[in-house]
Amino acid sequence: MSILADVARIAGVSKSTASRALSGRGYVSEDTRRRVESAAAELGYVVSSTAASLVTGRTRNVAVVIPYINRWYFAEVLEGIEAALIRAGYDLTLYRLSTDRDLRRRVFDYFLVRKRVDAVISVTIDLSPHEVQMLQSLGKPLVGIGGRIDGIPSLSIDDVETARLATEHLISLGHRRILHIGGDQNEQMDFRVHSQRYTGFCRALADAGISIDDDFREADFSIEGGFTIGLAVLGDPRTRPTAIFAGCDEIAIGVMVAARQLGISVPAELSVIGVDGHPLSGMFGLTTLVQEPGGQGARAVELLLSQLEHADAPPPDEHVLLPTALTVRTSTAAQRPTQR
Amino acid sequence: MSILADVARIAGVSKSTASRALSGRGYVSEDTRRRVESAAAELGYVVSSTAASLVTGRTRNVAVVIPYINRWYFAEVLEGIEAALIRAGYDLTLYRLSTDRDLRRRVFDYFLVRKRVDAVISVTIDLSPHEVQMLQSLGKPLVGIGGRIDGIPSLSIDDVETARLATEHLISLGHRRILHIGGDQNEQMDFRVHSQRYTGFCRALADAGISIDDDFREADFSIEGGFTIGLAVLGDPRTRPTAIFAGCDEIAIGVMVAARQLGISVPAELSVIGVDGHPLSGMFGLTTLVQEPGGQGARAVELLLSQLEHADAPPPDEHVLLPTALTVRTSTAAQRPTQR
DNA sequence: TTCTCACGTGGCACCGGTTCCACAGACCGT
DNA sequence: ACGGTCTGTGGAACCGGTGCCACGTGAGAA
Repeated sequence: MSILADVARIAGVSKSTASRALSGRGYVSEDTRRRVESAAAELGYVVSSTAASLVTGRTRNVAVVIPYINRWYFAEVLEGIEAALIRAGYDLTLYRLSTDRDLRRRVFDYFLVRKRVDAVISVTIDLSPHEVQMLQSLGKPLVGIGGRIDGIPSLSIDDVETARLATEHLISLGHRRILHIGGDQNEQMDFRVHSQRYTGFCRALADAGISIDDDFREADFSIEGGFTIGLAVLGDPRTRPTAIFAGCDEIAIGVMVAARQLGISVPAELSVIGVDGHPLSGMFGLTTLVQEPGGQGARAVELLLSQLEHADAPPPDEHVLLPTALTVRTSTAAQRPTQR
Repeated sequence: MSILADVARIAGVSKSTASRALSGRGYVSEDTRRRVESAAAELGYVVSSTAASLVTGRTRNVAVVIPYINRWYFAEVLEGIEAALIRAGYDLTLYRLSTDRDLRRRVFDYFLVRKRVDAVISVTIDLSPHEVQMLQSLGKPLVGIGGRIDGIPSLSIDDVETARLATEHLISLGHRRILHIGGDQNEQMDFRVHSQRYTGFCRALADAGISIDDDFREADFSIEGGFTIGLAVLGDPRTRPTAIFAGCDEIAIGVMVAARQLGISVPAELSVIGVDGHPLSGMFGLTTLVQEPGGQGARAVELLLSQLEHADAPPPDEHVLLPTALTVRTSTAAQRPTQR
């Protein structure tokens, strides 16, 4: 375990010169730089980032707080963030925040605060003003993904608009009995994603003059969740909707599997549309509104790094709304003329 | 941003006493401790873990190197590790290693080495002796998950035995034309998981006196991978196997979806068995051998922490083999008497 | 009574870098 | 010939803790 002083001694220079040579800051002659570098290589020297952080106050480490790891959207975002950070020479410290309030407080009070990270990316976690304020007073840039947080830059798709587009697609195909299967409207962690998608759905119905009545069911955001609710909702042919707008592709796929199990053919008897662009959507022929969570992660890292580099500039309070693209496959079709 | 010296001053004690009071090491009177603690609370003081790490050499930070995030097994392992580390007061720094050799070298040479982490957990990454040696010479404990690494403690399911059990289940149901759909036998990253499962499969066939012939197909370890290969393999009824042992549940599910699409009924015309206990397996009625990746992650953390606490003890070179449980559902059934 | 020894506390060196400052020489313009 | 700027280098303070050591105490043992 060699230290900088060893390198300096071998190279025949002072610690300061060695430091300058290796970090590339300040004046060092080409000759000296080479001598220091070869000494470092010879000794297998690597800087102690701990020591460097202590004096510079920068750790080159970013915290990511995220509610799930084992769900497509979140895993994609995480992969995108990780790749972008590594490329920029940053480490990624991962905190999964469950619904456990205690754990959440501990992560904020104990972990995030200890000068271990330079910045924080919050994925789909609705930070309280107090939490935001705390991080900001510590001078830690903060970027949100998946929803708007007051006072900090964030990026997400336009949930209202996306939901409206999806619903309008169904309406334009002639559907009138449309059901929305979404998430818990009151979940505190997930921003207002669920309620915003419901809002967009309602807006499309209202614009088309379709009365809203018994048009929402709640499900877990997973294939199983969609399957379960699908079985419940599709059982009775008389009350069955002719189209379903699912809050995410996983739910949509679950519904399609349920439909198949009940002998309901998609899209002849039931149209299904989702949101996400999940890798399985192609296989199931699911019509969906595609977003790119990995790109969102990478984009968030960009925003963060630019804040870190211009620490003087005031934090931009912009909310970037990303587009989603309607990809029509075989799960949606024109409503058949009623046969009853 | 208050520092220890401030706290000490407010509390009217020396830095050393303040440090002892807050860290709980060494003698401090009950009265002093309270004074220091209230001073710290008043100032909103939190230790600089950077400074502490510099002098103690411990960072309370563990690196996890993992090849994928967006796959069930890996995400589960990661969640298990994360929860266990947080509980123990450790941070988790995440490195996703793709097949990119350059990136891998960078992570090892640049990131892991810089005294940023106390230990490393390697998930399903077959570390070279050189990499192991490097980490060990740095005094960093190392634990492997998902396969055996020479010289370090690791834990995984018994892949050979699990595959054999799965295959024997099919054989015991009367199947003779059994196909194994598994992963790339030469993939360097994934230990020898794929080849071991194939080995177990062959062993079961051999023990049953079934000749081995055209019995393996390669697929991506995902539902889409299983679906694609499923379509390819099940098309011709004359060459179609009567049973499939899939390398993981995702593949198995993909195969089942493909079968359904081809009008092949499971299990009447085709039995399918997987490995994992994926959450979707219940919904699809998939017979599988259940493992618990989250528990493996937690277990790995235990192993690691015990090494960190007894740094003097020689690293145990044990490989823990975890059991898998056969869960029979409705995707496997007795082979119908041949109708041709 | 004196010697131990468990407590309780402060002083200070130290972890391993970075960076400010001082200093020196080279080169330029005037 | 002289002041000014640009390069290149070394010395030393400093980041914010930890922990060793020395120096009290007062109580219990010899």
